[in-house]
Formats: sequence, C-alpha cells, structure tokens
Amino acid sequence: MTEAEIPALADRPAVTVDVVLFSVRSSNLKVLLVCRSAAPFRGRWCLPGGFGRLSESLDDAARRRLQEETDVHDIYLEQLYTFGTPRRDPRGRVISVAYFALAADDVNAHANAEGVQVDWHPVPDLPELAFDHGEIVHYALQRLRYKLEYTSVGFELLPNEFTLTELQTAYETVLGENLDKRNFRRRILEAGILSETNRYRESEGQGRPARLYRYKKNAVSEVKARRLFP
Amino acid sequence: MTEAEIPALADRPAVTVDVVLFSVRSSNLKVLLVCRSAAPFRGRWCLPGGFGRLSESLDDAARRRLQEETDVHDIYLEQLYTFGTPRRDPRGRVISVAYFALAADDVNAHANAEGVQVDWHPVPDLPELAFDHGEIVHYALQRLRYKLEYTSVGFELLPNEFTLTELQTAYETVLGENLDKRNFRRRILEAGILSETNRYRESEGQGRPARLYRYKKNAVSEVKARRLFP
DNA sequence: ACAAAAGTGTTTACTATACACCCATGG
DNA sequence: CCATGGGTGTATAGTAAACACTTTTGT
Repeated sequence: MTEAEIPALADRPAVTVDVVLFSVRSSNLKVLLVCRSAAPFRGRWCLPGGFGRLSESLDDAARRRLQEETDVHDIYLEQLYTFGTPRRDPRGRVISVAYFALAADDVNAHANAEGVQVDWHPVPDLPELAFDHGEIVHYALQRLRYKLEYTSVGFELLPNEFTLTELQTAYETVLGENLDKRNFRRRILEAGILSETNRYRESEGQGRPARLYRYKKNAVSEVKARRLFP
Repeated sequence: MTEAEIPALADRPAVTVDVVLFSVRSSNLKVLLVCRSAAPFRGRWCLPGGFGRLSESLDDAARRRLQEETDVHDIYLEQLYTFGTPRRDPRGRVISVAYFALAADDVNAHANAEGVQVDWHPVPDLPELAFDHGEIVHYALQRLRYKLEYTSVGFELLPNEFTLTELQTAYETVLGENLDKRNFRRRILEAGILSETNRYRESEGQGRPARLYRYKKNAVSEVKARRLFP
C-alpha cells in the first residue's frame, strides 16, 4: 500500500458479490440459483449477486442483492472467498467476493420484479453454471461440511424451533452419512447450546410427538479442534 | 450476477492486495511492515501491498507487490479475507484483498528501490498502523494460531532443515504456551510428515548436536477436527 | 567432571464409539 | 393391538496428558 497513487478509473476492475445459499429441503441439500436473462450466459443458472455500490459494505451488498433478486432476507451470511482470475468474466476484469449463506426450509424465495427465474437446485446434481460459479459452489460446499463438524453453524439450517431428529437429519443430509442417534443426542445436549421448550411437534401420521428445542443464540459454539501437535 | 450491465468506470472501487507476512525471529513472532512515504498516513507503518493489475490474478498481485516492496519471494501465501467497509481508505472506496503469509527466519527483506523503510515488528507490540491494517493483522494472527493447531502450515515458519526443538520453539512462540517435549515429538514423528536426515546441527556452545529433519512436501497434512456432533 | 541440550516410555484419565430396548401416540 | 417414530444407558477401545531420567557433546 505504498504505491504513489490510487489507480486511474480505467485500471480498476469491477467488483461483484455472489451468494451461495444452502438449505436442506425435502431431504436434499439445495442451493439457490437464478437464471440469467441477459448475455453473457443468457439462460444459464448462476448465483444470486451483482455489483456493489460505492457507499455500502461488501456484506451489505451481498444481503441487498440477495433480497433484490430472490426476496430472501434475514439469514446467516459470512464471507467465503474472493475469486479474481483475470478471464473469469467475458465482459472484462471482474472480481467476485463470494458469500456463504444458510437458510431454514421455511425461508421462501421469489422471483424479483424483472421476472427472473429463481429456484432451489439439488447440490449433487447441478446444471452447468455461468462464469466460474460451479467452482464457487464446490468451494462453499467444502466449507459447509467443514464448519458443520466443528462449529454450531448447522443450526442456521433449521427454523427457530426444531426436534432433535430434524436436526440430526439436516446434519446427515449435508455430511452425506448416517449418525448414531444416541451419541448425537448426548453430545448436543451436553454441549449446552440448546434449550428445551414445552412444546411438541404434533406427529404427522403415527408416532410419539417429539419435543421442540431452540438454539441458544449467544452460546459458545466452537469446539477446539484436535491438535496436530500437542 | 443478473444485473443488466457492468458498472460504469466511475462506480468502481479500487482493489488492493495486502500481505500479512509472519515470521519467528529471535524468539518472537514478527510481522513485516513498510513505512508509508506518501499521504495518507505518511510516516505510519502499514502492510506491504498495493493495487493489482487488470491482467494478473489476485495471488500474483500479492506476490508481486510483496517482492517489489520488500524483496521477499518464494514463500507460503494464502488468501485471508477481503476488507471492504466504505471509509477504510480516505482516498475513496478501496477494497483490500488481504493475504496471509509465512516465512522462515532465513528469509531476508530489503527496502525497495524507492528507499522505503521495511522492517520486522514484534506482533504483541505493534505501533498504530495505517488504514485498518491493525485489524487485518489481528485477524491474520487468529488464523495463524488456528491453522497451526489442525494443519501442518507451521512448517512454513522454518527453513528446509530444522531440529525438532526449533520446530517446537516456533510452535510455542506462536501459540504463546509451552508444549510437552515428549508428546510433541511422538505426535509429530507418528504423523509421518517428517523425514530425518543424517545431518546434525552443530551445537553453538555446549550440548549434544540435534538431528536435522525435513518436511515431506506432499504429506497429507490436515487432521480431522474433533466433531461437535458425532 | 560438569554444564547444557538431545533424546526416550509408561501410566492414567478422558473421550469416542458401538450397540438394543422401552415409551407414547394415532389409526 | 399394532405400527410408527421418540427417547434412553453402558461397556469397550482409542486417544490425550502428565511425568523424569539417560545420552552426547564442549569446556
């Protein structure tokens, strides 16, 4: 940062924000995509996002573009990675600050005013995406699986109140493996990050109703990783 | 990314890369800083870095600016985080893609042609930095401590050949705590990521000479974190 | 012979994993 | 009364942590 001058306008890249929003729906991990209505890649699916404004922070830009394009708001969002290889956008040099987001399955997305298509797509089976957005989703999925194992970010995939079975199912869906019911429940309850309610999920069909829990917001939620070297 | 058009030049932010380069020197964790020779913040220390070129990737820009300003090259480098709050640079909207880097203590930095000062500063005791660079260093330090515990990135703090005691000391310096010698050596040797040489460090002063080891480059180096929920 | 740093194993406590049955409700 | 999903405890294996002395070299 000691170079004499800020670069001339012509030497500046454009900067976008793009959001990878995951949600578990009908027992599948899905990602929210929009369909491009203009060149380049017209008709191809891509991540919601767009160019930021000079007056807003990157986080604000990500939230704003997500809401403008898909009507989704008030969800968990964190910065993922910045993608900036020179020819990733055919229009010129575009740097994309990618975000990673999670939503419960009661969060609904709607096409925006311009009538652009918006839909949830199952992650293991995505169409070819515009730009390098396929690569960005892949990177985000790694991050999701990773964080699920050592933080409590997984609660962001569930609505305010949920049953332990619902929580376990969300974990299993994302991780792609089955977990032991007793061990899962013991660990999560011992972690002290849930508070139980006195409400129960009325069973649809048969079966005993399940107790509903809530996530304690300001719970300490990070587990110390096992050290490589003690 | 469905907005109709790429923004006009006047609506584009400037994008810099800034590098937080850590090294353990004379038993202290240090970070490499340069002294600003121009306004704003003239005379204040800041991170090496600068504006990227349209034709180069962000990683390339970070490596190039680091070499141009400090003559440091061929070191470990990874992207850290992108800082983009609107008023972080008084010259206008500047987004900084920050990098995290590590070097052994045999890597030397030199002032560049323009004669800008370059120096290693002990991390626990930094001067007030230009821009939000203090915050960036703080964020990088968290990342360093974190990664040290569950990856083998710590080897990047050491030269090609090193003794186990030197390795342990580097870890202790960064983590700010003492480690058990026998446990440390057992774990690291069992991990199978070091190969022993037949050379020894001639002891300066008294004491038995210590065997030199090398880090096996393509060793699998990540340890599975302890799960929050099994 | 002594000072200084290198090198080496074992015991104990804790944490993870595997595993099977009873309970409450609706039809 | 039966089908469905909810809820619970224990025994075993594996990993982490604490801990002290012998070896090699230079002075």
